[in-house]
Amino acid sequence: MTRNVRTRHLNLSRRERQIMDVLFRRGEASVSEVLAGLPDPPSYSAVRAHLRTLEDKGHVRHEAKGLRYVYIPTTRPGQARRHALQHLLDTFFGGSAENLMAALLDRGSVRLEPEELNRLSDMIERARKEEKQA
Amino acid sequence: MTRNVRTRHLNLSRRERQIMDVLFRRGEASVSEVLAGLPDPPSYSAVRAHLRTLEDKGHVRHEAKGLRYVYIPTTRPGQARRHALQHLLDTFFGGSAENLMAALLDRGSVRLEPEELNRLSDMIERARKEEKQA
DNA sequence: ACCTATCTGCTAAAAAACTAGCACCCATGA
DNA sequence: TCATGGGTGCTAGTTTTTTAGCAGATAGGT
Repeated sequence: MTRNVRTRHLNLSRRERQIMDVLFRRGEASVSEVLAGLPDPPSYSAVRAHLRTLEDKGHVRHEAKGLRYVYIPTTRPGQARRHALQHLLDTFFGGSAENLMAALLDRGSVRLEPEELNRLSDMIERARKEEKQA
Repeated sequence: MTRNVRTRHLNLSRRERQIMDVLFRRGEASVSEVLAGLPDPPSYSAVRAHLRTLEDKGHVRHEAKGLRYVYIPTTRPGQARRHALQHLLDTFFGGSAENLMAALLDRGSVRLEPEELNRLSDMIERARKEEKQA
């Protein structure tokens, strides 16, 4: 049975996950770049082997960019983000966006600029309007 | 060298992570409960073995609750949440709380109730005030 | 008293992950 | 032209993970 896209990432090995994290962070990356982004960096070969595995499993694809390969997650960024967010929400915040928001605004975790706060208000305002429409 | 609490979770094996997810979700859990929460559930024994490993590594501790053991993450919930949030932010949202917020409000990912939206505004308002003070 | 169900401790073996190394290719420039 | 640097494909070995199974304890029901 093919695994749901929503739970597939749960089935990655440690290294595979670390590699996917780098790819999601950068959008795309060459082998060297992936290597540079890994904690406790292994050998170049090791990374290539993992990338091949990830490609077999369908998590990444590669494109030839000039002489080298560039690896790209197959999941679309927006979708990957939503799933990761949902998982965080479920695992750490009891599914409550409010709780997450509280953690986000809590000083010590993330520093928010005044302008950013303004834009956040705007977003909420917009969400409110859409809510009414629906 | 002891690993930073902030990056320790990156070093968990697949099953270990899945188990920690269950524990974070529930706060605490017996072996059976952990088992029930795992995808592709292995045997009861396997779960116990993993929990023992996690205990050795210092990620969980156990308490006798009646006759059985209940396992509990050693990291305090607030801290674990902050770290997970920070990691999500860095990996999927370029470190921008705003982008995360946008994904959160985006319909299709999470459904927000009007009241929840209100409380979110309040939180931002409060954050703004604190910002001014600082 | 004893059978059953459910827990624990421990160990050994199967499976998966992880890694390095070899062979090869192709640009570049000395 | 040929050495060098940096890339690729592939394979095989080691290490770690993952798993099941055995033995013993304890509570509860019959």
